[in-house]
Amino acid sequence: MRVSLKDVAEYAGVSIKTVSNVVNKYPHITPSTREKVQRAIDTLGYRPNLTARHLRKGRTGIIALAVPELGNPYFAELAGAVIDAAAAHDYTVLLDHTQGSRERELLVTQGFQAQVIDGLILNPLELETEDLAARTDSAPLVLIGERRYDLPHDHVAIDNIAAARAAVRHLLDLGRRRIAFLGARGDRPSQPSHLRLLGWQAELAARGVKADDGLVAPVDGWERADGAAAMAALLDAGERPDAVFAYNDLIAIGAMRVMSERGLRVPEDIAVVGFDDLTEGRYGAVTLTTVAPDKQAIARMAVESITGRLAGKDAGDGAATRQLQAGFTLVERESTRGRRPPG
Amino acid sequence: MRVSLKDVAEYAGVSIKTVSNVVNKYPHITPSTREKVQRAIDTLGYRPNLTARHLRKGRTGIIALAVPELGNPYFAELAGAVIDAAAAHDYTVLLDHTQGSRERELLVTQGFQAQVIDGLILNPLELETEDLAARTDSAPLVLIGERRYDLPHDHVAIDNIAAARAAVRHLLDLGRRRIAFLGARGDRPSQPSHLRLLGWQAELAARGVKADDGLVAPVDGWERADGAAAMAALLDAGERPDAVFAYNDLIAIGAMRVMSERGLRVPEDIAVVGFDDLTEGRYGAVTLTTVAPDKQAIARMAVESITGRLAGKDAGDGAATRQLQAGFTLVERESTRGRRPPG
DNA sequence: ACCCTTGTTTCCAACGTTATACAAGACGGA
DNA sequence: TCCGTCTTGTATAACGTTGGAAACAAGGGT
Repeated sequence: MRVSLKDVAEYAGVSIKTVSNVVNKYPHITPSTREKVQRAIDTLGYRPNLTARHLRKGRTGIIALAVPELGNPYFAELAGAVIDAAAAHDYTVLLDHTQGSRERELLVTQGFQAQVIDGLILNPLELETEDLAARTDSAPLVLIGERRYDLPHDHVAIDNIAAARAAVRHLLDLGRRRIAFLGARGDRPSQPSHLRLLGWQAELAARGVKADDGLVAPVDGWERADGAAAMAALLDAGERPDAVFAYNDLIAIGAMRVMSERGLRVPEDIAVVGFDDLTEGRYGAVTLTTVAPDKQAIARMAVESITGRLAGKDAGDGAATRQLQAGFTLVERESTRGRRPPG
Repeated sequence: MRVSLKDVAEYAGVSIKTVSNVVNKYPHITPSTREKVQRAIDTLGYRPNLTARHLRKGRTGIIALAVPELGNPYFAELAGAVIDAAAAHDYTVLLDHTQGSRERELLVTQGFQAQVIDGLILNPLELETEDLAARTDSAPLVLIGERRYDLPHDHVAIDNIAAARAAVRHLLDLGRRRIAFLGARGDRPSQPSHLRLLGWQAELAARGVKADDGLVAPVDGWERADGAAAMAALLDAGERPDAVFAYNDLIAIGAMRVMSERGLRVPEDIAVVGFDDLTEGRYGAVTLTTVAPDKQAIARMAVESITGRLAGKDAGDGAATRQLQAGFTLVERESTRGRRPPG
């Protein structure tokens, strides 16, 4: 049977509250009492019941993280970073994945494990503004990822337009001019909702290169298979780009597989830049040039947004919502630079 | 402010317990009362407070899952499967990673978020039998992964020896004879603790092929970089295997990168078999032949071991501990079969 | 000798829920 | 009519914790 404060109190011959005070490091306790209680705690092996504590205090010490898909290494790596960042604040992470379905995203925002979590970090894909506006749960919510909503919730992301421009600039600097964009939304390929697509357009425009609509390839999802399908479709349509900027590394990797199958060399025939800096991209036959978002910073900012709001709640401080920006770097590898000869 | 049973009770003009009865679908309630209460619940937007419920019932509905590293896609994919399996039983998953450190594994078993979790699924790497034996927390624990402990906890795994033998058999059937094993434990490379290494030995012995110690390459970890280092060390030592069986896909991928850098062709010069069936292995320049453990089955069995023990606890049923075995298949791809010519 | 302060401990109530015991009414059989 | 049984609802007491107020002791100033 579980040992409670009551058991310890009886054993030590003091009141329950005194034991509680010792456990919570209340300052005004005589050393002798403290020692007596501590000994009782140790002998009985007392461990506080967090459920009861949380019922009393109204906090659980648990943050939920909802990402689209753990099978995508970017989200897996991000989840790892969030777990570490949360641990630094004595929080534990409850994880869920939405599989990119609007319905599941909605479910999560509406009150996933209501009452059990102190806050929610969500990376939405399909969610619409009105879905979020209808949210009733009062736990702090922080959004991460590319999509932006005009709503009173903190948002953590990198500057996607600047990052995309840096990627495209790199390709332009290498002399490439027919730069395809792989990963437009399938349902509205021409009217972009992507910041990354906007960045592609902006950089091309700034350099006076025509943005050819035929070089924008839509995808049905964000996996390797979708990248492969998009690349195949592009080539089948007779397009012959000399570079590809992919929405993310998985799409780039799928695309590179198709190039390899069709005898196209990377980077000689087609240079490739991805996005996310997956470890996977460092070990292919051709290593992948990519935009590397600072995942640790994203995780840290998201966690601290939650903890900050929780602290602010106590203080009655209705802090304004913020757009938090994490850094990124462009990592140049073989898919744009070529491989150095062996030896 | 949060609405509680009390508020609903006042609004509906009944007692708190009656509302509770309605919420919990207690059968003996007159339709009129039920409807009245239900209307009150709907108008006030009542949502049960799980913390309080769990304090009362002694169950939280949360299962913890501790894996070594989320950055390893195998564990990420497995975590996804566990989340789904748990959801099927109305459980939520709290996730932690141990980073393969014995200390963190110990911490997790000792009482990670004590009292908040109903059960723990742990994939140990470094933990020793005595660590687990010293565990005091009473929540059910189920172990997954290759390592076996002689302890009263359920264990879920595939038949690693049989799986390894199937992989080696495949290579032997292709006519390979100098089959390296990549991924022995660095601290004791010759005295194997690996079931997979045992399987390699067993199959070679069964076919009368000498198991050359020089072909067993130790690793410091289980990542791509470790596979690359091990392969480089093997080649630098002057060994020239005609096939490689890697402890897992990441090691295989790291090794293949080194082969590619040194101008060795896969599978013509060296055939490669991995283990885990990561999606990543399907999209390299050379797709990877691999042993595919049934992750869904592993996740399901682990979750059901926990839920079963929780149910048994109520019944006072001290069920015997079990060794649960999930299935596997050998997936043949280009790294052993070669690529079909384009077109 | 008395009051006030300061430090230490105890008592009580509450967090929101469910289990247990019980009360009130309805119903059927003798 | 009376009693036992069944149905439906209520009152009360937990679950283990903490916050606040009250109680108690000891010491210092008047």
